Amino acid sequence: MDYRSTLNLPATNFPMKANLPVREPERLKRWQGTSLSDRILEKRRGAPKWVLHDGPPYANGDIHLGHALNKSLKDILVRYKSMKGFYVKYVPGFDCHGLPIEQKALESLGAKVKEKSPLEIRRLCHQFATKYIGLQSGQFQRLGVGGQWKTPYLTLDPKVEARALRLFRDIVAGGYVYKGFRPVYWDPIFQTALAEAEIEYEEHVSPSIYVRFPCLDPEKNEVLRPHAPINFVIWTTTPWTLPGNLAVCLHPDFTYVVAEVAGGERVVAAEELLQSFCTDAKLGEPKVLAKCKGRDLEGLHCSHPLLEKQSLVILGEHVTLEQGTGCVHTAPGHGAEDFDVCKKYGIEPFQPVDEAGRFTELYPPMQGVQVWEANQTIIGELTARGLLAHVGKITHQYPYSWRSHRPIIVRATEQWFLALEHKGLRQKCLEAIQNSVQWIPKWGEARIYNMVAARPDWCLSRQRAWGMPIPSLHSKGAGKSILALEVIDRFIEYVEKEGTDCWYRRPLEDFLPEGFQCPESGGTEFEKEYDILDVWFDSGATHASILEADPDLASPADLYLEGSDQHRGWFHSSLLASMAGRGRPPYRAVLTHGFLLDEKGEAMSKSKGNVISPLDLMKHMGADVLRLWVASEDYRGDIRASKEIFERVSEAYRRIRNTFRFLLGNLADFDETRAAADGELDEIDRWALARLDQLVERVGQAYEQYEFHRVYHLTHSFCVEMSAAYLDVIKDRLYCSAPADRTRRAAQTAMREMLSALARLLAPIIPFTADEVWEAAYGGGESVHLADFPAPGGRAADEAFLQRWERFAALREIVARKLEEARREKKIGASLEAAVALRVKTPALYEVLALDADLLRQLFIVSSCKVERAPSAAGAETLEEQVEAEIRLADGAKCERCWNWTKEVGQNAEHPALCVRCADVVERLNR
RNA sequence: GGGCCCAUAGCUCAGCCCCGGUCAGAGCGCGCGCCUGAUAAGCGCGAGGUCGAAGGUUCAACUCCUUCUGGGCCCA
Repeated sequence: MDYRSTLNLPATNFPMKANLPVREPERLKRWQGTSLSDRILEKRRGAPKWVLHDGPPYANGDIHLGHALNKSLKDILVRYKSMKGFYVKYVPGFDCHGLPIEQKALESLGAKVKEKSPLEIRRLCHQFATKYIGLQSGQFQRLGVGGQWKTPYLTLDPKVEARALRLFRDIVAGGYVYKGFRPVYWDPIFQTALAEAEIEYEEHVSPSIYVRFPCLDPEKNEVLRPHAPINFVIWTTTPWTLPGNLAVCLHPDFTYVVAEVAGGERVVAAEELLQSFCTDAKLGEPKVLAKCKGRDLEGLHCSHPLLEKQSLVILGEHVTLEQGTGCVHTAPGHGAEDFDVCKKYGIEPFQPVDEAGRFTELYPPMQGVQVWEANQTIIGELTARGLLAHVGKITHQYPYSWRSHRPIIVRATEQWFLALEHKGLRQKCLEAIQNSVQWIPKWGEARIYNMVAARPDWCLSRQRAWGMPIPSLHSKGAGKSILALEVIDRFIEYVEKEGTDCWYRRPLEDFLPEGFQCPESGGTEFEKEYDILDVWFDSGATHASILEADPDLASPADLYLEGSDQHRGWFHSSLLASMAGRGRPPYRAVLTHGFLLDEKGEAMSKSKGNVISPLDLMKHMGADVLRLWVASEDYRGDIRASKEIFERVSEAYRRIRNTFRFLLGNLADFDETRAAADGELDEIDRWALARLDQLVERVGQAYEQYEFHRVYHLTHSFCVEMSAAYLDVIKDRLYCSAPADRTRRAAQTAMREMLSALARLLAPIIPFTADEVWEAAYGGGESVHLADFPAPGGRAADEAFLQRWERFAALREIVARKLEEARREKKIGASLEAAVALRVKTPALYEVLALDADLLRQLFIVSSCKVERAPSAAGAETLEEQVEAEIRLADGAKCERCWNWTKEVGQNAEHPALCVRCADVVERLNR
């Protein structure tokens, strides 16, 4: 007779094969259709707010794996905090203005660019941004990221622009904004100033030249006088900046020497660099004639190498002994440090290069020539004048524009700046960094602190079309730019209604209050200026434009969460804007993650061809596997991604999924009304629940500490442990008992708790699968994402109980090894064919174990287990030394139903192939 | 070149930080085997690490210090 049908085998529709690429989008549609995100919010209305402010990604293409990582981490937290009972409204944002989009728009225009007005270009940019916002929004939602996707925040939204501009107005009102002539990074292709964040360094071959600066007045200096004539020698890799030279800078504390080199020439150079410089410049073996400190040479004059000017010998702490001669060519129009040091000497910058990188009439010999092309000519000119000591080539890192991918130049221009020293802003920022913000990991503090401490004033203006105009006016009377609060206010009024296009569209008069006069000259003739704000201001202002504007949000936010590059980027700009405009930081805590690396630990880049697309991953493995990977990695350091890693994560996913499936299958005929009371649970059920309680406790802590990789390892290991130790052991009860048998219901009760807790513990990480499980377990009612996060404590066990079970686990290993031995000797196959004898060599231990013989039999999944006394072994300490396991073939016969071996088989005449228990169950089923 | 960070089995992580001292642990993968009532599953056993390298402190270092190497982010 076939007794299989009398068994309670698992039954579930929950498929083993996840088929996530197909099933996730279906579930997503249902979530969207039923406004799940809104319902989650509704459920927590009135609860304490928890605000995670989304750093807006730049909307200019498909999302990449870094986006997926960042948004997954945010979503995990948002879901976790919601389940913990907080009111968490997640408003995703998009950064819409800026050069990358403008560039794309211009590319599409081709040669017609020149015919287009700023308004037309802006309209195109708007279209591009809108297109990519839609694209990215869909991709993020596909990832399972919940939130206000119907109403994301856009930095191009007129309301958002108006609020950002109001913050700008407050900063202007605070007196922080000034117009200055300063060297800035300049992209000659796009003809705009660049922020530090818009620069990347690339390998670049530059000329490496040594140039003589003949000293004009050596007789004024005691050290030089006896050795005249003397040349200061400078080293530079940018010959084109030589027309802008106004000084030669020495370090006050370095030792400089007068040395005689090849041809009897006498030069000045830093002592430490003399040898290397003479070797490099092929000047032979130098002979030192005199020595002095840099400060002794201050104030001497050299002749300018190219113009009828003089170059002053000055001192600066920034001079180093790394390369060159220790005498630094200084062109205040072409370098920030040069500018600063010259300022101390009252030297005004000389800047003969126009916005396209061509020389102007200020350097007539090369007017109209591109600086890069000018290099060679200048070298020729120097040679002709006998000033070139040596020319070579050098390959080094040189700043490139992140958009034009061409080398940039540094040129002094008129720009709007945010003054870091005004009202002690820098100091206030530094104090806020140390005292008011929690940095996670903690080293982020030192990182951003050093950056803020060292950064120059923030260059706020750009000469572009796609951004928020700075409503400054050129006052004809004063002959300069003015930024008037009244004008800004008027501008904002229009922006609110019409967007920032109004600056281009409306006549100047619209922005001028009645009787407006230039505060400097009293004049009334103005022209609009068309610089725009650095996009970093747009995003740096979102604490005001977004958080302050929505009563469901708040500023400061509880958390900003971005990659560690944002210490220089968004965290930085947000901090400065908020400190200047509001006097407080925009966030309470800042969490950073590392960067993606490939399997070799190298950065991912298109050029290396090692990029992995999140869209491909979702298409082939599903969002949950991708998210499980995110959770599995300790994101505080670098994050690895490779084929093998995703294969490993997929394995883990399958293990978790199968555990859910097994639980569901065995709970098919169970509901809460059939749950066993605590007193009815077997000891092993209580053990399993105690382990579950531990898991809940530890996972909760891990979430609280943002250590999602611990959540992953903890839950995955729990599934593994339970599969092997608990779920395997209780199969006999589950399958073979009568369906309503109390011990079976007890096991199901434990499994139900396990299922419920596990699904909720994992819901933030694998939202699709957890929800699928929840639906399979409880029907199509509430989503798991509306449930509360499990709380520990309900089934906590005392130490003695846990220790008792640790010993059982150790015994299980001992027995398992012996069973394996018996298997190898072909004595047994399945463990139920075995009978175990535990020979215990310690009387005390024997007394304890003897009482648990039947429990051990179950744990070992064998047909019988005897605990016997053995001659005591001296000095036996480990369990292994105290207990010896013997394996024999079990007595009796195999029950055809439960496969246990017992002498009872055959006692029931009706069911001669069954053991007593099974015969009994079958008879009752038949009744 | 500067600031900050990372470096433990093939892979992902524990342990290390603020208290140095059991044969450095887990899971996955891998090898071998069992089961065929979780079956494109489940169970068991096993093999994998001179804890990036070199010095130093110490009776004793994966754990503390220094230097170096490789890698990352941000700058120059």
